Amino acid sequence: MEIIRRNTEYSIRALVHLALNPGREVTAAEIAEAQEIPLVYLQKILQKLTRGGFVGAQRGAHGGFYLAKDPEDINLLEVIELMQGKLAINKCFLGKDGCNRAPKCVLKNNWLQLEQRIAGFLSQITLLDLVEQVREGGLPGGGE
Amino acid sequence: MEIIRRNTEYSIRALVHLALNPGREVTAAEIAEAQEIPLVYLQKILQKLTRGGFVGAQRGAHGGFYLAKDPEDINLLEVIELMQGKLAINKCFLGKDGCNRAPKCVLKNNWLQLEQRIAGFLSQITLLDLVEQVREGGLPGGGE
DNA sequence: TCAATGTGGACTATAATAGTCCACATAGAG
DNA sequence: CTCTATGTGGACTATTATAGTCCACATTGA
Repeated sequence: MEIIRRNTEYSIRALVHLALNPGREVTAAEIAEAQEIPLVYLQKILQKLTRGGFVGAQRGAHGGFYLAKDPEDINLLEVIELMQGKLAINKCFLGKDGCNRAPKCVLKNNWLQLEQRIAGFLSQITLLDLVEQVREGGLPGGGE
Repeated sequence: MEIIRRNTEYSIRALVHLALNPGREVTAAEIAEAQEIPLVYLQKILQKLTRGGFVGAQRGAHGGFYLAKDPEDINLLEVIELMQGKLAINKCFLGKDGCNRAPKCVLKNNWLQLEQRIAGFLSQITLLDLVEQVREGGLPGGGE
């Protein structure tokens, strides 16, 4: 059972890398190398982050990516939800399956509480927090 | 993004059904009908619950399944982990991929905290709690 | 105009989940 | 002892999600 996909992990690493390199345009190739992410896959991820408004992109020679928001204004929940869809404990909460049991389902309330706790936790962690943790000695960062 | 699989949802419904019908052997067919679960799939699930020690099984005519533990001794975390494997925020925690970044990974600590919160929450909800919620008016229960 | 870069969409590969099938083992009823 | 109702086990298929690739194209700076 896995909650965070590789996809998302890559995104966060990419964002941290950008946050650590402010004021310039960083190429996908640079991020890919530093963060050990397959380049072509990373390009897709960066496209998604761009459309999601987290990063800006500049085409052409000397182009690249840069953070489009301040690190303290990006939290893990929104990145995760951009990359892998809305947080949901199970299908019931995605409105799929049209679960006819929902109206009286006792599990629903329990799942809802869990969902709120997870969302609460994730939304309190910002990119700035991660960057500070990196500066205190951690990776991703990557090859820094 | 989904945390609880259908698999697990079915298991919990089956366990609740058994808890609501103590003192007798309940056939897979009965559970399948009451809980709206494909019979042959449910059989697989019941086998897993049996091997996991949550239910007992009796073969032959008039055979069926019954809870092997008291409802207050079964919590959601153990059922979930039986059905879909150990709770893990991501692959790092499954020891897969041999993530060479792990030693300094700043995400790891954040994921670990989240994991502990989720596990703490789920392990506090017992089958007895669910049964009481059902008696107060919810489903699954199913056709009850 | 060329080279370095991002964009978009289609495509493939791999893995996980969901679900099915069938031969077999066991236990109770007659 | 045999028939029938039941659970068991394993192999199998189907469906979906994730991961990853490829290529033609757009843009920008030199």
